[in-house]
Amino acid sequence: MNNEPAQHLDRTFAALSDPTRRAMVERLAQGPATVSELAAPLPMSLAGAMLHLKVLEESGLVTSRKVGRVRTCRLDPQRLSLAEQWVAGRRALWERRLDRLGAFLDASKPDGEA
Amino acid sequence: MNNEPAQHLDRTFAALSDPTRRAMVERLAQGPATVSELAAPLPMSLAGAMLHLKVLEESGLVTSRKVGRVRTCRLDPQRLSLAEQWVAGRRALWERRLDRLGAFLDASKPDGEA
DNA sequence: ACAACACTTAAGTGATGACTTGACAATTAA
DNA sequence: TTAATTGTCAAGTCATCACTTAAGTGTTGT
Repeated sequence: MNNEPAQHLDRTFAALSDPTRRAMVERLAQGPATVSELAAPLPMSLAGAMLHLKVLEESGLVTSRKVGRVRTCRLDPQRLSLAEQWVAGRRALWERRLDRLGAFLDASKPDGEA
Repeated sequence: MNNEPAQHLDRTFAALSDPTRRAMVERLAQGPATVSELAAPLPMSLAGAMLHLKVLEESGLVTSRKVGRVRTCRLDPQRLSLAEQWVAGRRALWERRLDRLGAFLDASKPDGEA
C-alpha cells in the first residue's frame, strides 16, 4: 500500500483542491456524463472545462470513453478510495496516539477520572 | 454537512497535494513536533519549510503554539476527517449507484449470474 | 454536399506556488 | 554581555495553473 507512487496522490489531491473539479466529481457521483453535460453548469468556456477534465483524468479520478463524437466520463471509485485511505490512515495513527496518551494519563493519575 | 465553505476543502486538498506537506503530516501523525524538527529531514531551507507549514496551518490541518522561542505543531484530526468525509461521501454515492445498477441487471437478465 | 454538433488543440495572459537568499527579531546558554 | 539557537519577514525568481479566444477535427442529421 505504501508502494504507490506519491505522484498519484499529488495529482489526486491537487485535482480535488479546485471547486470546479469537485463540482464535476459531484456530478459524476450521480452517474456518467458527457463533456458538454459536465461543462454546461460551469461559468467558463467549454475549452476551460476540458482542461479541468484533463486534470481529473490524469489524476485517475475520472475515466472516459469516446463513442462517435461524444465522450462519456465516469468516476473511478478506486482512485477516490486511495485518497480516502491516505487521509484515514494518518488520522487513525494520530487518534490512536491520542487514545494511548489518554489511557496513560488515566492510569498514572486516576484522580482525573470521570 | 454541505454548508461548509468550499474554501476550506480547497485549502485542505491543496495542502495535501504536495509531497513535502504530506511528509510533514506523516511526521505529525506520530506526534507533535517543532518547526526545526519538521524542517530537518527536508531538502530545503528552513524558510522554505515554514512556507509549507503556513499552508498547512491556513488549511486548518495543523495548529501550533509557541512557547519561548520554540513553536510546537500538531495535527488537527477534525480537519483531516473533513476531507476524508467529502471523498467518502462521493464514493459511497457512486458505489451505491453501481450496486443498484448491478442489481437491476441481475434481475432483468438472470442468465448472467455466476 | 453542407451545416450543425461535440469536442480538441494551440497560443497567449495574468495569477499562484514553491522556493531562494538575506536581514532581522526574540529567547536561552555561557 | 556575547553568542548561539529558533524562528520570522521581505524580496525576488522561475515554473505551473486557470483560464481566454480562435482555429481545427471528426460525426451526424438534412
